[in-house]
Amino acid sequence: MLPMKSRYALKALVFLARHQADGPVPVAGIAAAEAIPVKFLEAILLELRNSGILTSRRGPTGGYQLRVEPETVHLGDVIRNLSGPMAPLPCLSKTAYHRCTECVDEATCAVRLLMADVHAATLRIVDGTTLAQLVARVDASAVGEAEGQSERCRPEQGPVSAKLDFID
Amino acid sequence: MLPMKSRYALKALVFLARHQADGPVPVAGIAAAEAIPVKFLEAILLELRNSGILTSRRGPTGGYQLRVEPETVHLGDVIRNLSGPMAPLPCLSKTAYHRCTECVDEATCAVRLLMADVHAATLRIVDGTTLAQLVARVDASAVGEAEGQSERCRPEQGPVSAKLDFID
DNA sequence: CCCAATTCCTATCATCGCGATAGGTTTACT
DNA sequence: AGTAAACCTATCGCGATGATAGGAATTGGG
Ligand code: FES
Ligand code: FES
Repeated sequence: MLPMKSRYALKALVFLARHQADGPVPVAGIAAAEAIPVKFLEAILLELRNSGILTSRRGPTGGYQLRVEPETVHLGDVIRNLSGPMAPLPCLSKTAYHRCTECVDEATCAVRLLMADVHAATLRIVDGTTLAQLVARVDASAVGEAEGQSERCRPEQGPVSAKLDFID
Repeated sequence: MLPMKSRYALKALVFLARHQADGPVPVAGIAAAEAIPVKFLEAILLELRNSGILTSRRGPTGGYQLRVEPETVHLGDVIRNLSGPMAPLPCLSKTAYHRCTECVDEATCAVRLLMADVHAATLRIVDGTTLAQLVARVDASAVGEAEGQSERCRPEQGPVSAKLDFID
């Protein structure tokens, strides 16, 4: 499960990307628009600021603002900064690596072999998607919805096994 | 993080696939070989038996055994049976779906849009891999290791971005 | 210059899932 | 009978998570 911290952060960033022109946006505004607990969001945005993605200004007319262009914000970095590495196994994390005590040989570990692929696939998506791309996809899906077309229903590039597409 | 329950289960299944010819294998044997807490593994194998992929026999010369062929065991089902759905969001699970209270519109939710891809990629791997394939890969990687060759280092099918391959 | 709005900081809390253990009951082979 | 194993139920410690409380520091508007 993706932690709430990361979920809220992504929502807030999408919101801020949309309101880039409006100058600084106060936390309360974002929290109200996205139904996020104010004090919780406060802490999240603070972390995002300390990690360099956001700028803040205090006092009246203050608030948060994107520091960099949405095209340069990789969503994987957002999740990592807030919720730590997303490796499904300790032995698969670069920054927080530590040996799996239960495994005799890391090189021939079946679990590791399987999850390495999962992890790589996940990273290819979250690190390969920028905030700008995400905003664009939301817009596209909103349009597609109005036209009765989902952007995920592409007949080409079929699933590995027909019955395995989107099980759970 | 993949729960211990699932990690142990996968290890035990690989072990059982390897010892298919030996007849029933007692829990203590598997636990010793794979360094798994005996009582914990006991509960795990019991669940796997109740889900239909293992057979058990009691008394002396008893133990656990694969009920079906390793080619028909989809690893995703193993993980699901033991640790529940692996959807990264409540709204992405088929069997345990429930609406995200924090999200106004599911169709235009950025978080959902992003994680849907992650989830699909994960499912394509774990449900597209069978126990037999996993055992084969372990063997292949063991050979590759002896030859100084890792099976994951394929120059073709390059990563989306060069610096994004295997970050964390 | 004072007030209010806002970020910023620290501490604390309740809950829950997870990994694991304990202690037994039942089955079945020799 | 005796023993080895599966089977069952209950419980426990622990840490992470999501959230709240209460205030301190900063800054613009009147
Ligand atoms: S799971 Fe990390 S080495 Fe086996
Ligand atoms: S995260 Fe599920 S609808 Fe937004």
